[in-house]
Amino acid sequence: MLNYWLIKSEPDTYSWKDLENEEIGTWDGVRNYQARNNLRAMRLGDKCLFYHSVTHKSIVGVCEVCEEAFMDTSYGNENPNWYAVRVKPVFAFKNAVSLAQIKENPNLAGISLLRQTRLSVCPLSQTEFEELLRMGDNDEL
DNA sequence: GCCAACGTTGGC
DNA sequence: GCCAACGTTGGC
Repeated sequence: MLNYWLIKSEPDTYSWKDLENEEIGTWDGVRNYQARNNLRAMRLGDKCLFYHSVTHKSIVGVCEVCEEAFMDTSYGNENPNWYAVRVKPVFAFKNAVSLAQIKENPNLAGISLLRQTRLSVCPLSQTEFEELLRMGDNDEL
């Protein structure tokens, strides 16, 4: 059973373009237990929407989990508390979906992006995922 | 630049 | 175990 996620990054730090250039991106540096638990729940093939926070505030693409959680050594390898995953880009949104559009859409009233603004790795329902794809004028997966 | 919403730390 | 102080994230 496929699950859906939304992962945030400040584009000045790591952008969708950076992920496309790398082809496989390592999602590390998460230092929040709830976000970490979400990372650990990710399974191969799960789809993630890529959200540009702070300066852009828009969903810009879909990526896919290509390596499940492994120990995050980005702060040294002495701390077993933190995990990372790897993702690869699937496609860029035709039209980026802005935070304002998300707030305006009553079908997305319960989305965790709005309910827990500081959570950098959020779960999405399949309905929310599909609604966001539609808003970005994307073809079905 | 400011502020809301958390999360963490440390004193008691 | 409580709470004040502080730090971080992210929207406005």
